[in-house]
Amino acid sequence: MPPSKTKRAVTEPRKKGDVDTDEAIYNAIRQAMLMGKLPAGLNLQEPTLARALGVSRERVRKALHRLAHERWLDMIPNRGTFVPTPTIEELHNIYEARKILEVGIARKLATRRAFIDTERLTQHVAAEKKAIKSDDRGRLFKLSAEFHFLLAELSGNDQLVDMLRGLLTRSSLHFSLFAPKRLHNCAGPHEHEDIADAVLKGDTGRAAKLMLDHLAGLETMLSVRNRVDNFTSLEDVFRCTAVDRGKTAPLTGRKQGGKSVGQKT
Amino acid sequence: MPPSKTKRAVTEPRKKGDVDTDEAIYNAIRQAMLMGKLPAGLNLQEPTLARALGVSRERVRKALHRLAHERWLDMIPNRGTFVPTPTIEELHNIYEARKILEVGIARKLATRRAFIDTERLTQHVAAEKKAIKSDDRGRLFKLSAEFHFLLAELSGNDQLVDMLRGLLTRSSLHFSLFAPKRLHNCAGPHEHEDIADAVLKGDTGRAAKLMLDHLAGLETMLSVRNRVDNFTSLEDVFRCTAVDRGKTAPLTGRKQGGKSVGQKT
DNA sequence: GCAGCCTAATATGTGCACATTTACTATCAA
DNA sequence: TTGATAGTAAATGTGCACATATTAGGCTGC
Repeated sequence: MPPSKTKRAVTEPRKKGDVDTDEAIYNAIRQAMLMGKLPAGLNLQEPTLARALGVSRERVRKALHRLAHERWLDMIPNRGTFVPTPTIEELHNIYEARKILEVGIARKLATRRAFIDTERLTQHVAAEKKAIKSDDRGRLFKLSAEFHFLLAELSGNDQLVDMLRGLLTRSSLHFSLFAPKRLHNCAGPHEHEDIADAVLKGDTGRAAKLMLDHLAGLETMLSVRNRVDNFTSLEDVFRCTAVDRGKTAPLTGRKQGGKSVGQKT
Repeated sequence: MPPSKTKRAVTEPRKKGDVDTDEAIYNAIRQAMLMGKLPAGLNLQEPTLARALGVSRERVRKALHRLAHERWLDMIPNRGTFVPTPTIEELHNIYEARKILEVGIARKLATRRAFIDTERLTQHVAAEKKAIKSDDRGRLFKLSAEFHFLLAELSGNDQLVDMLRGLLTRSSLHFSLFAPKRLHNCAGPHEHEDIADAVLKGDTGRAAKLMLDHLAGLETMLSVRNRVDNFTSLEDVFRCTAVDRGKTAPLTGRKQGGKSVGQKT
């Protein structure tokens, strides 16, 4: 073994690759947003988050920077990091972009249906139908969201997948902030079935039109904005989500007021 | 003035908002890539870059992370950061995505031409024509690249602008790596003029077709890959680009072998 | 002579301490 | 009472030191 490094009990043994820890922090915050736990405009303070998650501030900092760069959060230099407040105009822009992109994807898939993995598509639609029959809302919600992703993946074009990921990311932010409670399963998954059917039959025009209508319906649904948030504190939000490392909560500050819903922009 | 902070001569006075310094580092590396100065597969080592740019390693680190996240660079944990090696397949995917996106943009602009800033479009095309007549290759290159961006901006949709930015970013990487030397001005800017004309006349079908053909032409041009790099060292590349802060080059390492063209993936 | 391992050197990753900036509060004067 | 202002506390930002990982080179044994 190396000679000049035999003392590693200073900060704790520590795992080898902490990359999974970073992922855990990233996912915890993202998941909290998707669940609608974090109200729009909330100031995500690094020390508070670090304490809530039980990790060091630098880790939180890295995750926040990443999320900000992916446009999940708004970061203002020397001010802080905030949960964005999606606007109706942004919603419109997102869905306009989705129409262009996803109609294009649908057209491509229908045109070159001989080259795609029809089995995956068929199975996914079957899974959605099954979820409907068993009235499994949670699973159906998940599958519905993944359907659009699946189409992008089936196109075999990484660029399209990446672009749609960003769009769906922002899209789900609107979803979690403004359309939770009784979500009527994505305007009906039978629409997904119809789209898949048109694609598999190679009916390009119909696939394109169905996708267009489907997205228009989603946009209309999300345009109704009513929202009440029951946010209390970051500690409560991440109480059972805390990253499970031994005991790594240095943290300097000793007080935390997890409220400050500062303005942004 | 605050009482407990009167000693600031430890590390140098230091500017107030160093955010411009970060930008300078970021732009220096990005520009070097666009200029084709950095060969594909090159390992960008943090200490070497820090010394070449005359800044601290942390700053370089931050810039590298940002560039990696924007897919300008490939970053492998515990291994290093590398200049990516664009493949033909990626080129195809990029242009397929561009076709979907930009044809969609062109269609929208032509359809709603009454709402767009026709003046900006007209002036841009005029500027391109002027650059052609005066044979100003540099300016024409710049304008040609901006034309596609301009169309996205005229759409008034931030989402579309962002997506196209990512695509053009990656696209320009192919350009700088595989089509430099005698670039025949983007397959002729008269194509841009024709597209603008169709848009302004509201001829949706023609605008879409012209854009499609234009992009197909670009893709074909970039498919011919011949590349010789005259790379020497990172010091040479950034010799006159060094960030101009007073004298902030701490840096621990004392030797630098700016060669290592390590493999990736 | 070559394969495998061990060792040294260098690069990346991270916690910590401190600098800087911002926000909040209390005080005083008009 | 209200306004501005100074002061305090806590946030963000950053350089530094050290821990960890990787790689290249040399050595030994088969």
